[in-house]
Parts: sequence; structure tokens; C-alpha cells
Amino acid sequence: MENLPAHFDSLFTVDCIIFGFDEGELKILLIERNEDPFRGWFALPGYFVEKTEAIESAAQRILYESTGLKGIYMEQFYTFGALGRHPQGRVITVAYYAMIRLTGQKDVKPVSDFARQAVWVNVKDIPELAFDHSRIFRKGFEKIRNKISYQPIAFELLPEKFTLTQLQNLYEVILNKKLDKRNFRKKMLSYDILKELDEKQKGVSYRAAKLYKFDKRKFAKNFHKELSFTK
Amino acid sequence: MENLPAHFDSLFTVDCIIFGFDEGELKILLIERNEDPFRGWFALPGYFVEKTEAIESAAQRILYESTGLKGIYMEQFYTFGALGRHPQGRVITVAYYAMIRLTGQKDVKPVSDFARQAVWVNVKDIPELAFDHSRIFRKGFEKIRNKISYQPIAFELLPEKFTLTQLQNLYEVILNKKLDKRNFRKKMLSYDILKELDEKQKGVSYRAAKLYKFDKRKFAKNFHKELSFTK
DNA sequence: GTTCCTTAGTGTAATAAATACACCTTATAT
DNA sequence: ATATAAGGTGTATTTATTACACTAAGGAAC
Repeated sequence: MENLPAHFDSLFTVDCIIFGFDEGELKILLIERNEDPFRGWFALPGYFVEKTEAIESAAQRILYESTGLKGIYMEQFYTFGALGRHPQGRVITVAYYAMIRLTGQKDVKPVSDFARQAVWVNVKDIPELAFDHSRIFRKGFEKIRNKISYQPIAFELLPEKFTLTQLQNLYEVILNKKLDKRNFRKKMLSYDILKELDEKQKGVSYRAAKLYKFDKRKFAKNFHKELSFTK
Repeated sequence: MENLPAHFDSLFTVDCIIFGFDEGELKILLIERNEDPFRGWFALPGYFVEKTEAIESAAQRILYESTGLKGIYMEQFYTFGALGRHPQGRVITVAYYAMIRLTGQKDVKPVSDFARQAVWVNVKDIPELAFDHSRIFRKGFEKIRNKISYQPIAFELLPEKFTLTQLQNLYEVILNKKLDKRNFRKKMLSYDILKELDEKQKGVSYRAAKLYKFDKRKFAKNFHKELSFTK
């Protein structure tokens, strides 16, 4: 094992799908590549993992370089290692997603030398991406669509204080379907994971809605994922 | 990219959790290592991925070398790449699971030079494993426990023809809880994914049960995974 | 062939969850 | 004061989940 032949060495990257929710639209962060191959194409933020770096750390580093954000929870969702996925040979990539709170978008400053620019793109308007990134995106999007139905991941995309309508809109955008307002509220409130605030929405030209917070403590106490065959 | 420095090269393995169901017990295949590090310890079947090999192919190869089986569906479930997981430096491993049909166990012949032996071990009796394989096992087991509640993966572990009681036993072993016979049958049959055969169990010293088959065609037509917020 | 043993196989009532559906209220803008 | 736009609310129906116990069938033992 100490003397493993070189043919076992591999090239290794991390790619990230960074979701944000802004003005009612679900978006992801894309970079325009400034390097061959695929110079000028859009791609998911990602880069090579160093030999002495843990995958998780690499993912955090890439998130930081793409958005300026630190300490965001990222979930690994799949590893891609087909032969044809990179024109220069087999490159294995571990894919992560992150959901971030765009507080007016001002704090997110993408920084990357291998990229001409970074842009937020509505998930409905993603162009064809470099390498197999289109496939990676589809798989990641499917994952969160699936996950949102049984885990409270949506809150990470919203401002800390939000209205039930904003929350419902986010669910509708991710699930790509209309939901019934009364049933949505009844169900969401029945989970008992939200804290109702004494505050109301401001700056709207119609009746202001109550604001809510996601309540981690209540969540831990009250939320139990139900599965079939529970008894 | 063509001239990437060597510090981007990494060592890369695939590890497999191979589940089998035998005499009412859920088991996995373990090998006893014959190489340092962890010589003499039990470990998940696994090995290095070649530089020119797709991950999927490597997983298939390792399954073949461990069991003599080909063409079994394997699902990738997580990639482990922490710094301390291997004593000789950072090694990244992509973990897969497979569920195989032990038709009397005769056809499964583990073959591996780096292993002293391969043994089937009840999931309730897994010893401490080499590297972080105990953790990998726990994560994979959790995955199938979760998945069995909404996907028909249990059938892959059973003989082609099985009784409802056998199916229920398998669910009970994986979920680690007793289920109600009437409710289990009602629900399972309501999915309409089984074909009732004209045959009965043989060689039992009590009333023989009807045999069923998993019906792929019915499954495709009738099975719709239900999620919350469907409307 | 009678009895014993073991598992197969079945139905219903009660409870809980999901769905369908429409109107009045409140805040701001004009 | 009026118009506009979203906020906020309840109930009846349907569907799914749960709890629960006895008879039927087949082979084994005598």
C-alpha cells in the first residue's frame, strides 16, 4: 500500500450547486469559465481538491471563493466518475449543494481567477453547462425537491423572518406546482416548528402579513419524519 | 489543466456493502484482510480504482471479485474523504451497496488475494471494522432502512418466488421492528406490484403459503411514491 | 384417522391525515 | 370613500392508518 503504482492516482474535484432564493425565484450560482476546456461556457463553481485536503474542507473553500460565505452547511449528494466526463481523462468529482440566504444579495461576492464572472441564474433558465454539469445540476435539483418534502431545508433559503406566503412560494417554486393556501398553512403550522413573531411585514402596499421564524428548538422536539410501515 | 501539479493527485477506492438475506437473517459480506494496515481485521470488500476505470466499473469489478456475481445493480450512497480515515494519508472512497439473492448461497464464492477469507455476517453481529468501515456500514444500513419504506428494494434480497410472510420478515429485520400481519398484507397488496402465483410453498410441515413474484410491469404502472405536499 | 402443532389467511371499526373549496379582513394608494 | 391586493380563516369529505383475534389448512405424531 505504501508503494502503490502511479496508475492508482486520480484527479479529483468538488463541484457545488449553490441555491439562493431571490424575488420569488430560485437561482443557482454559475461561473463563466476563463480556462480551457470549455472556455467561455457556464459551469458550476468547483475546483481541484488538494492531496492533503479533506473533501468537506475543499467544498467549504470553493463555496467561500464563489460567494464569500463561510460556515454554510453543505450536503454531499453524489460522486461522478464516468470515463467520458472530462475531455482530458478521468476526473472524479464529488458534488455538494448549499442553500444560502441572500440578504439583499449584497454580501455575496463571487471571487475566482479561473472565472470571468459569476452570475445568479434562475433554475428555469440554466443554459447548457460545461462538462457534465447539466447532469449534476439535474441530479442535485431532484435531490432537494425530494428532500424538501420531509426535511425543513427551505428555511435556509429565506430571510430569518419570513411570511407564510413567502414560504409557500418557495415550496411552489421548488416543487414546481401550486399549493392550496389553507392546507399549506394548516400543515406547516401543525408541524409546530415555527415561531410566530409579534412583527409584521413592512413596505408593502397591502395588508401586511405576520412574520415567522424557523425555531430550531421546536424542530428538534416536534418534528418526526414519518415513514410508511411505522407500526 | 493539462499540466496540473502532482499535489492534485489522489488515491481512490471503492468499498461495497453487499447485503444478503439468508435463513431469516440480514447479512453482509466481510473480508478478513491479509495486508497491512489492519492485517487480520475484518473490512468491507473494496479496492483501489484504476486511473482509467469508471467508478461504476470498479464497483462492479469488486462485487465480482468478492462474490463471483456480475450485473447486479449497485447504488452509490456516499463518498468518504476525511483526512484521518486512512493511516497512510488521505484516501477517498466511494461507497456502494448491493442487494443480492442468495440462492442457497452456493453460487457466491468470494475471491480475493488481499483477503484471507470472506464471510457472511449478520448485521447484528458486525465486529469493529478496519479503517472507517464501521461508519461506512452504519451509513449504508441507515440508507437502505430509509429507502425500503418507499422503494421496492427488498425484493432483490428474496428468492424470485416468495411468501408474504418471508417478505414481512425481511421488512422486520431491516426496520428492526415487528409489523402487524394484516396491515402489512393489506398495504403491500394495495400497491399492486406483486403477482400472485398458482404455486405454493413446499417442504414445510405446516400449511403451505401462496407464492408471489415481484412484478416489474405492475410496479412501473402502479407505484407512485407519495410525498407530502402533493397538492 | 384422530389429535396436535404451526403457520396461513382474513375483516371491520376507530382514528388520523389529506383534500377540496370561498369569503371576509386589513392595509395602502388614489 | 373607494379600489386594489394580499392576508387570513373552517368545515365536510375522502382516504389512509391503526388496532385487534379467530378460523383454515397441512403435516407430524401417535
